[in-house]
Amino acid sequence: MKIGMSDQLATLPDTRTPDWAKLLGAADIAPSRLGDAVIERLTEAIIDGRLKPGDPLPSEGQIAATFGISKPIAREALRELAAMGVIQVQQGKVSRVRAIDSGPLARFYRFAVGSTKQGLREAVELRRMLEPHIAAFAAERRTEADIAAMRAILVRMEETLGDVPAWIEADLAFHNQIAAMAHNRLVVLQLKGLEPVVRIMMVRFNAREARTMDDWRVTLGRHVRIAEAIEAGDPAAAEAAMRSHFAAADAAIRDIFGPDPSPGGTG
Amino acid sequence: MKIGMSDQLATLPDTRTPDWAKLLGAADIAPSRLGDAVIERLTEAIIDGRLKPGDPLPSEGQIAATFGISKPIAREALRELAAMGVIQVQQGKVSRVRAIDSGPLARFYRFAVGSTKQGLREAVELRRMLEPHIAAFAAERRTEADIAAMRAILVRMEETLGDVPAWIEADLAFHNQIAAMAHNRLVVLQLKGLEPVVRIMMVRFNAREARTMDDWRVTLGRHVRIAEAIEAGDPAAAEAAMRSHFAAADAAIRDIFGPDPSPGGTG
DNA sequence: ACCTAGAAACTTATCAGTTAAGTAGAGTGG
DNA sequence: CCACTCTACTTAACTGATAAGTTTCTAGGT
Repeated sequence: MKIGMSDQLATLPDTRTPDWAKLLGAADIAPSRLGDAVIERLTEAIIDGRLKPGDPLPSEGQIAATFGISKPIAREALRELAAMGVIQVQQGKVSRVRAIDSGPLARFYRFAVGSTKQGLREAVELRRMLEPHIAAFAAERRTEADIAAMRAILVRMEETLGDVPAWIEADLAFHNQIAAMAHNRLVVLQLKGLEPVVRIMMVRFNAREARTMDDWRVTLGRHVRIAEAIEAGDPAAAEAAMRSHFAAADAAIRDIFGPDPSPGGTG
Repeated sequence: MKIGMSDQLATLPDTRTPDWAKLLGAADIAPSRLGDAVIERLTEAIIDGRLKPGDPLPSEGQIAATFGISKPIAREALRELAAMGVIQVQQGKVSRVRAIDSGPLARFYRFAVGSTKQGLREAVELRRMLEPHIAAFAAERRTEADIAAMRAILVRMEETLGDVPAWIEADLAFHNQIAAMAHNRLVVLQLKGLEPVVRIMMVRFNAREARTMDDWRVTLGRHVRIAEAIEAGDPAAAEAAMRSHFAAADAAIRDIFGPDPSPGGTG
């Protein structure tokens, strides 16, 4: 890799090739594959709205022809887009643009969390950061239909008191409903993406010991208080109720995951 | 609706094939492609830690041989995993497991937000929900090194007062640093994933009008107050400071995105 | 005239074999 | 001991073919 005109330059390590990777902000990009052009074009068309969910895409053959590449490469590009959750491809039918859902997000969290207690604890903490604010927005923006749906879920929770698996599903539905009441699609997706990870935690949490019927009623009561504050349209109260809901479960959660990280520790 | 066994049944639309898709919880799964087995196996190996970041994967040929599939299919599976951000594949080298970063998250938000004001508003709102709590955790867990890094960024912000592009980068770095101080990897990834979308907003926000040097100093002052609360280890103060930081920018943001959604409106 | 069964056309899924290009390590010569 | 070349291995891409699922249209029967 000597570029100089004196032989000494050749022996210098790499002072002259500092850190191109960082300088160019491109650490690990492959030197441009042909399929990337397809991905990029379709991506921007979808993002800026020229292609809407449900719209059909050209077939593999057509894409291959228009981009001047072979069918397998065009196919690869489509499958990559499918892996991102952006399009839907099915045998026999042309691929179609797909409305974004929480699938990619859920997969991301699954990988990010892994199967470590550490990861689970962080995911639960992230949810704890979000939900009080979500409750506050829900209290501001809820509609009559929202309130009715929330009440129905509360009834369902009461009916499943003591039935751990059914309770977990009703509980998750309750929190998802509150997210929906904030009328922010991104928030709904966010909470739905966290759901699989949260479900793992809930299974552990609710399986830790035998709980009396009174314990269950106390838990239900905390949810009722959240619902009441939202129904009353009181953001501050809703936020506070959600906060104390999580605080109450805190001791048990620490039981499962261990203490909070020490400042200088593993994070 | 008649459900009898008379010949009229044949004319009924599809009462007898209710909603298999929903019943089976599988709305749109393709009838199992060969490559899916590869994806699933590698996925679980990575999630449960048998494969760690940096570990090499078998080559296309080896995968094809062990799974009894052809090379192009094995290749497709690897590229799909790469599209999920789970592995890194480069010409000439074997694929390797990759530590998860904010890339997939950023891409998700880009698609979810699209190019609508509505989406941008929702993303900004999501960030607003997160950051006060992040600041509170940062105040609890910050280390000396964290504080030093935060101070350095504050100095950088002061130096770039009035220089919009440089200010934006310093501002983003400040908030990212606070996220890092919460010592929760998921939170860091979360904020980094939102960054591209937030940057778009900031460009619009900071370009709206000519601001006096005093305006700039007021903005910087709000950041200083956040930093001071975190440095003092006061979670409540940090959260409050972050809240008022966002509240101050609220009017201008509403200027850009329009008013908050009406409860029954477009959400 | 209408409805239905079946063929035809089009789509994706998968295979095999081949060529090109990039990477890394072994070997060789200075 | 260092630097260079050569080789073996990897991914990138193409070609051409077969299988299997969807849709559409037509031909036939009622």
